[in-house]
Amino acid sequence: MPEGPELHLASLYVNKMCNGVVFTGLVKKSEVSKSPDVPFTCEAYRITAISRGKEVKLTLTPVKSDDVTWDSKAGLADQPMDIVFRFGMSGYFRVTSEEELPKHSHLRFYTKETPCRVLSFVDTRRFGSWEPSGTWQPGRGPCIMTEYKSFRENVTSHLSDRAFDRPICEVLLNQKYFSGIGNYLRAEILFRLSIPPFVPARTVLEGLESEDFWENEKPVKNELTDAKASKRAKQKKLKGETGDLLRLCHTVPLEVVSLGGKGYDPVKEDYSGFKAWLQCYYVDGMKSIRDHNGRTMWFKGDPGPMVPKSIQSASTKKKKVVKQQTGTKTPKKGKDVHVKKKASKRIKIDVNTPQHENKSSARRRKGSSAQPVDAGDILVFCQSETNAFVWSRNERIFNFNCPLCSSSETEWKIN
DNA sequence: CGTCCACGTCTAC
DNA sequence: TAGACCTGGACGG
Repeated sequence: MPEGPELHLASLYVNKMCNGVVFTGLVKKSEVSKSPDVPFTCEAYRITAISRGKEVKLTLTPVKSDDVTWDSKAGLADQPMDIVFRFGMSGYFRVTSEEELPKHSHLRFYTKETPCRVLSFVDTRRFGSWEPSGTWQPGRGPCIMTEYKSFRENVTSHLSDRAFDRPICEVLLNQKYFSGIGNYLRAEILFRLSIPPFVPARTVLEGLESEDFWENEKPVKNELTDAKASKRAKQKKLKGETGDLLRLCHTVPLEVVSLGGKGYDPVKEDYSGFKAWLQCYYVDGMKSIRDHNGRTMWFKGDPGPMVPKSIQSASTKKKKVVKQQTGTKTPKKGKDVHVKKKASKRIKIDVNTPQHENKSSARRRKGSSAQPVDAGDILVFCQSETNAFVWSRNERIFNFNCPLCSSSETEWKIN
């Protein structure tokens, strides 16, 4: 599941499934989990979710009881509790019947229905975690998707930080500045702009302004000054209308959200839409190298000057670092987890074709048939704060405020 | 069967 | 900056 878009999709899923549902009793943890118990027991409570970067916060809110005093004496919750989740490599939420609990369901919330249903936090590898009465983890920066403006300012105002001495591909995984970016997103984002992954981050970022000139294509209230307008025109000319690196850190993840489904999840059927969306990560013909932390960086073309030299490196295992410097790379064997069995045939074709041509067009075709989050759901941007959410048509779409900045419906734009 | 790989942190030398 | 923390799918022998 787990980069920013998957966490955001998870929060949308919880809100959709739990809308109007009353939960009851204990919050149950699996035997094997090492995360803390959740000391929350309540006769009747509701669950809502919100995401920020690579965290999801569930809020358990007791439904008004007739006798609050009795409740608290009985050890039942009368106040809301937040639980903050991190998903590790494999976390997600799922609602099922009690009989169909997913394998590796590690935290469970029971509805008050008969028969009851269960909201599970499922996490195969158990790298995920939760914190009862938790807060957003300090040190993680503003969310690339839901707090774009402050994300952008946080980066542009801290470029002197030594963190930016590193190659851009490694800095993109630093959650202090790029809260929500993960391994596939860094590849996709740098690929779109043809930025070599191992270029010093500061070099890439220092030209960028705290203000985003791509925002508000047709500014309504704030007229651009002449100077700004010409700067913007110049930049757009350079980057071909797509926006700069920081803007793509916002818009590329939002593309994944708008694809719907579950995002990155090779096991599920709805993975095909996501796979078709990928242009670089794990794509046949692309190159890959282990970065200084042992994470596989997928890219095309020049790796850049800060490419790890020490052939060995990083990872737990001592594997070769440079897998293919010679152009079109065929993802190795076990590597091609995603393509499943047709891999070998496809590899041959791709290697011998001017690659990108075919791939991306094939991709786009498939991508266009990607599922929406839910039929009728709409990706909505808040113009005043540049927040973005997917909103369900079933939820009074034309009558709401931005959860983060409270701008009214008139300031929203439907994408 | 064994090896390698995976969407991410953490923490101990 | 190595490991540690985990499970399981793909692939090679």
